[in-house]
Amino acid sequence: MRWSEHGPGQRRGYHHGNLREALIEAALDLIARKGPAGFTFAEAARSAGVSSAAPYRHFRDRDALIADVALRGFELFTTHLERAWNDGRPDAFAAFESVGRAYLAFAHDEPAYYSAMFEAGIAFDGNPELRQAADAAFAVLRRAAETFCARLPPEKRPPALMMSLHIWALSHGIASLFARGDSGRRKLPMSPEELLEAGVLVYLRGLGIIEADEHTKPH
Amino acid sequence: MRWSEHGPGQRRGYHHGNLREALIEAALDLIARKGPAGFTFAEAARSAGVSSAAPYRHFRDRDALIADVALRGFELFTTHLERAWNDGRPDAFAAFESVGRAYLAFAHDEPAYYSAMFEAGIAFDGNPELRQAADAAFAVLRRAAETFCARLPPEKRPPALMMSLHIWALSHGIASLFARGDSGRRKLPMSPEELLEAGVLVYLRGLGIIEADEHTKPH
DNA sequence: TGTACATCAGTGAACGCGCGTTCACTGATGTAC
DNA sequence: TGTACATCAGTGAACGCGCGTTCACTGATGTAC
Repeated sequence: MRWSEHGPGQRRGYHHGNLREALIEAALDLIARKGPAGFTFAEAARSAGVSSAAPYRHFRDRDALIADVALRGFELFTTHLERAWNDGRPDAFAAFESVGRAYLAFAHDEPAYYSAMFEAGIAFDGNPELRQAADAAFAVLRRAAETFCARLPPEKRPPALMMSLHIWALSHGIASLFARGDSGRRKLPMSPEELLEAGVLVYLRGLGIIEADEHTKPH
Repeated sequence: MRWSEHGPGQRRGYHHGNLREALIEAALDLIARKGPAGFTFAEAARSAGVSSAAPYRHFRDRDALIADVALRGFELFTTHLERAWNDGRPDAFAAFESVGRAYLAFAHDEPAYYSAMFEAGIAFDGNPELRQAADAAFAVLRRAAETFCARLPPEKRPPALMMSLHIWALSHGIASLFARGDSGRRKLPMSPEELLEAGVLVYLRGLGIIEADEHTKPH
């Protein structure tokens, strides 16, 4: 707050004033450009305009910084998914599709966060805060699935947990294979968003939650 | 062939006799234990019992070795998927499910290959052989999808390419999130195989390829 | 069958590099009186 | 309002390390005659 008028890289005298934030921004930039393995404590310090020993005032070590980036990523992810879900408004179906789009948009627009969260290989063990943040993101999907399943009569109601795992896996698969920023991209006859939307549509129809004729023309 | 009686690590005099293979095995071992980023040319040489300059006789550089591992991975993957598909026998549905299981089994049993193929960040550009090998693996899925779609009357037949992309993404998503060897594993109420099978079932029902009552009890 | 020679597949020493981490230090900041 | 002092957040030099890569070299292997 105190230093919010300073952009990253700016300095004012001996003290940086904003180093923790600057390091995180540098990490995001490096991860986006070179992947999680290409991120370096030394280079993050350099790009913050600070000596290579300075980061140790703010992070125990390199992994602690990555874990912090992942934590923020999960929190941001949760926020985006929540906003897209919007408590199931205007109707559960539209809100559900909106969550799917938000998932892909996040993977696409924030590849560095996504990388840190899912590909940096940070262990959840011994970092309960991180695990909790990841669980919170998944909980949004799960709540949406529960709302959906409630539409069906109890005797043919599928387990909401299973359904949310399916949607999550499909979204993650499409994001990893086709929707990543820059690298790893493959040619597709349709956009990742359309692919996910079509897939979810077929899936929901298979559950009997929507009718065969319902929503056949995705926007 | 000549040296097939020698296990890895064994030497017979000045010449290793089997170095190329030994390096690839070492790479697989290192990738499995530390991820693609943890793999080192120097350590591969060391574990093959050879000087650090020796690998350059067989691979242009570190990336060339990883690319070779990925290439072999795709070839092996294709073989496994082909075998599981078995030309659609005994029937298309059973064969299709078998392909799904083979996908997960590969990701689980050969995490090093899977890593090198999908997570090492090797570019397909400038390596047409690798791209071709990857395409061949996908082609198995695509052919299976086409067989399936042929069941439906032409006017309500979904695009086979889209269908295969969905199945691929779902399989890859489940493999990445839940079925990886060791790391990144999360607790699940069912096995990854069951999760995939259930998901594919719902999906196919949504396409109208199988009836609502058909195959409700997966083996 | 033996020999001379070309080629192949290693050695080992050396290089420059960047990284992670530590250390004693010092300038800047905040606060008690 | 000043001042003394504790604490905070940096510096910069140094370390050991392992990596990728190169080089001139040499032992082993294959082959032509």
